[in-house]
Amino acid sequence: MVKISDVARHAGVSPSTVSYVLSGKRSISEETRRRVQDSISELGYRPHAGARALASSRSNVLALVVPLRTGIHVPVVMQFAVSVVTTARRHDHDVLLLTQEEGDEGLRRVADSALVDALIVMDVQLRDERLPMLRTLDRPSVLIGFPAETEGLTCIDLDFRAAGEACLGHLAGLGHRVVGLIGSPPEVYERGTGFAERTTEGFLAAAGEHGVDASVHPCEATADAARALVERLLDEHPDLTGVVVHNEPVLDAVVKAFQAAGRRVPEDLSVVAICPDELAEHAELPLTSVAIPAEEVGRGAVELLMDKLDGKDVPAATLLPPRLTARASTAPAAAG
Amino acid sequence: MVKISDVARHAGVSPSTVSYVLSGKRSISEETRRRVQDSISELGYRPHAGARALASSRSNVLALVVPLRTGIHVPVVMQFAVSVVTTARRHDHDVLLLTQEEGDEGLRRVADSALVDALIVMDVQLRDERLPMLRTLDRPSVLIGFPAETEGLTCIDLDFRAAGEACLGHLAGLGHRVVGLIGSPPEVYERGTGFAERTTEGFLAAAGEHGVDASVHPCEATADAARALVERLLDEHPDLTGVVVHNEPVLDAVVKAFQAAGRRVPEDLSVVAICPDELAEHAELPLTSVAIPAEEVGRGAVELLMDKLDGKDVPAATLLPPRLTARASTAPAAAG
DNA sequence: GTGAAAGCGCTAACAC
DNA sequence: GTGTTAGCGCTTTCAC
Repeated sequence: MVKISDVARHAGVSPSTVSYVLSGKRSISEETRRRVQDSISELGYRPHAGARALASSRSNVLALVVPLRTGIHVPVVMQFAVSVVTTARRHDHDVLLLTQEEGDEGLRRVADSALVDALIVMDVQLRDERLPMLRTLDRPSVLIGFPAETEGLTCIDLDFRAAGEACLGHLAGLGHRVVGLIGSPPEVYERGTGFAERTTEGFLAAAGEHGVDASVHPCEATADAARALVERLLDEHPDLTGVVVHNEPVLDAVVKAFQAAGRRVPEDLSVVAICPDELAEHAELPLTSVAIPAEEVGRGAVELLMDKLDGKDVPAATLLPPRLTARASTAPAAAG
Repeated sequence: MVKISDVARHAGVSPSTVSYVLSGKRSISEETRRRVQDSISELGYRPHAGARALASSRSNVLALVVPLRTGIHVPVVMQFAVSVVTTARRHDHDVLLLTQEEGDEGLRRVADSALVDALIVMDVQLRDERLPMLRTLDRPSVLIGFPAETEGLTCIDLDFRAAGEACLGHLAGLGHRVVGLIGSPPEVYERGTGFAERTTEGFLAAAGEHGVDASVHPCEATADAARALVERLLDEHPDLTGVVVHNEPVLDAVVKAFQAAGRRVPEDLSVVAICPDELAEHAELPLTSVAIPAEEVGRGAVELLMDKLDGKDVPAATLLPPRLTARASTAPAAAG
């Protein structure tokens, strides 16, 4: 293994000079820098990560905790993860992958052992059991999602409340007066996942403002459940003309079920989805949707963390504004 | 930060004794062990990962390189990743997440800097550009998937050849004489992804043996492409009575398209899928399938790596036998 | 602008 | 069965 002293000898300088060339923490003459860099590439030198972490008390590694639960859309999790890794690399950091399963003890383990400098936690519940741990850890963290109490934390996510409002606003603007929200599976609500509740709040609040008749319906992530729910919905609300679907796996099934029930989309019934853009674009009938900006959230989380590691102040809450794209699944309500 | 010398002082022993209690690398009296362990938990001591890596030249971290390409089924990638992380943790290791994007240079970076002890590489191509790097690296690696030339490598995967054979064998056993394979998107074949070719080989070889008329058809991962392909298939092979589908995203669309074309499944047409069991089970019509054993492959990869790190010899190739589960999508061919 | 040297916290040889 | 101690390879003060 080639070490910093080998490089120093080869370049005819001291080890500290090599270190400073690498870190840029003090000025180096152009001539010296060049010689050192030539030696580095000639010898194929790579600083030993452990030695560096020990001496500098920085590992340049971030922890990313991914969820493993039912009711969350896996591809979105991967998008987050890839975005986090890519952004971290741009900041010269690596990413350690942890699963939810490790719990708060796992967070303490990687933080206290100095394996990681900072943590990103996905799929945060309203009263997440990991929050006390995150607050007492001496390392910065960023949550993707919002717990009930954000005191002392840094959170980032799509503004789901605004997303719910935007969906309802779009339908209301098209003249729809009776609409429904087909939401996440019941367990997502039961365990108090912020995004589901917040979407509902925004949806209902906007319905109140617009004088729209609105109802909310959790839905299991199966086609059967979707069909049953659509039937019930049409039964209970025969004059329904619009729905918002916040449940990726059943998007297709919902549209199909309405069609099977004799409702043309969008002529008789408008559908707005809250889902990743690719899903909405590539649906059989391209869907009007509010995007889940996984890439931006992941990138934003890393950038907040980098700022915190640099000792900068960052906002406690970062809410990304919803972006609604009108596609083929919504149309003005038939004159009634 | 509490360090090993703090624990030693607190327990009235030397630092090395604490170290040996932790590593179990020499025998310790019961009495001493207890005192040390009490001190550890009382003080909340965690060994510093960097210091440990520096002194022992073991980081206890594995690299996992995940694919980012089109034509691969994202949930399966997540299953691999979770299985790798879970198994690694059982062996007291953590997992560093790398993306394909980093290329072979990324592999060298984490290996040469001693950030990781070993590497797992997913989605290996037949002539993968990272192979030369992996061969020269001084750290062990395991590939998920098989390149054309496995000399000097350790590989593990489902035995796709046997899977192709099993699917055809199942259909042939039911009396089907004209069958098709609906495969991965064309780009998967073009870039020489081993699993797609191997499935095809097994499928065709078994067809030869059973005297079955078989054809192979790559298919884009969209419902439209699936519909078009099914129409063409029925046009060119009007007496087709069985298909194997090795393309997760279009499973549903394929079944629907056959039904739309007036073929009842399984009465007129049998369908065998190669896909994760959950997908086959939860399809609208539960599908006879050969499982993609993501969990076993991930676990196996980590265990091979642990053996290699322990200096044990491991088989160069590990092929997991296919497991076919008959469900509602296959039936005997109508007497013809 | 550069060098010398003191650690960073741990492991493992060596000694008893 | 336990203690002493010399590194592991780097960063960073202190000195010039």
